[in-house]
Amino acid sequence: MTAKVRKRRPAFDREEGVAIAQNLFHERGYDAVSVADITQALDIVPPSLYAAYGSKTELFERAMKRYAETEMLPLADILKNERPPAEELSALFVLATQQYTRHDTRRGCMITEGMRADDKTARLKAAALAENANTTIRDYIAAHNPAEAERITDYVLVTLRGLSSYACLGTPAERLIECARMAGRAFEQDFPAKA
Amino acid sequence: MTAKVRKRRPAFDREEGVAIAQNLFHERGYDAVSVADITQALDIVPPSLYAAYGSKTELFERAMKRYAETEMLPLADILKNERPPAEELSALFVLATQQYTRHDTRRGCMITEGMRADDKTARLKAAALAENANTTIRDYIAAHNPAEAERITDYVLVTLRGLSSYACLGTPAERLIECARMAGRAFEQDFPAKA
DNA sequence: ACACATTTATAGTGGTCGCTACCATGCGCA
DNA sequence: TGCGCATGGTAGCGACCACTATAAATGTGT
Repeated sequence: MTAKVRKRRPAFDREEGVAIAQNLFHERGYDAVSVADITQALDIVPPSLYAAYGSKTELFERAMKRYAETEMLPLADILKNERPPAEELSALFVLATQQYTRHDTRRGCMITEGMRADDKTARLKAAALAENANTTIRDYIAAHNPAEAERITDYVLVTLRGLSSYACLGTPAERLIECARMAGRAFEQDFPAKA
Repeated sequence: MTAKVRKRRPAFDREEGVAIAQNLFHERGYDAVSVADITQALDIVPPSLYAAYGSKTELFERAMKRYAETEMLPLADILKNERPPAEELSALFVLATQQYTRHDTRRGCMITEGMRADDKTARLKAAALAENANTTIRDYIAAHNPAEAERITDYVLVTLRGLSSYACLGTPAERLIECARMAGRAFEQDFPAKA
């Protein structure tokens, strides 16, 4: 009988592992990606994954943070008070839609979609990360229309979620961008023509 | 040893079973409700469920159809060409939002949320049912602005999905209704003042 | 050369998933 | 009374879930 020689592969790249997991989670969502899916994609075995990342949920959190750093819109660059707020917020809708439809398979906003996961821990982590972007938007709006900041911010977030969700469903970019433009019209009544 | 006397309960009400399953699926979504959850709620055992409904997916389909019949907005009553289309579509947003936030636990639109299930069969069944309502909306819009029907319909559906999703996340009715009103402003430019 | 920390691989754990083969019960009808 | 049959119950299927105890292989510092 041939003695089984156990070869060991070199240590795998943790950061690359996060990147691959990020793509998987973005494509299919937290619940639909199993630990086995991830370990196969990284060509490792489950104990390696748990030694490196702790748990599926923690890896998901790292993947979302990496997504926020590498792929999310630079909100500060879009909302920089150079144009009327109605224009800048409308541009935000269009740019977000372009971001949501950039890839064929990784559609929508990974973080806001994560907020609708079945796993409660994953949901909470996603909501916590989303709150960062939400605060940026809320602060920007409050600087221009403090009395109506909550209402307008709610509207922005609701619209972005609708766009993200339909991006996930496969609606083509051009059609969603038209929706983004239409949604932008709502701002005209809320911000005085002169900023 | 005491002989185990097996009592048998009377046949359970199939329609009531669908209603209970409808509530479960609406509350938590297709993937998060297990067959065990349903059988416990109906106080039956799995073989009874399969004998009565065939499979989890088929029961989900029956639950969605029941939802469509008993809880969904009567679109024909809302879009009946009595007021300008911009007003009627804006009213649709508000009425849908009220419907999405009516119950504390069963939030959002059961069918459009079902379109984002992880299970592919469930997704397809939900999308097929959603298409009925979508067609009604599309036809109404096309009757008033055929050239822009696709764009405006996309916008309506995207907005409704955003409202449904945030309803599921727990945003209070009053805040979402404000969003619905804001979203309705977009129609003013698309329909001539005189219908 | 050797000890040690790190990281991998083997081989599972207990639990839940959707689903079903098989048997027991009790009613309707002859 | 006897029998068919619809219905429910018992028990468990194989597959997958997230996760882990333990051991072998490696790189590093001395």
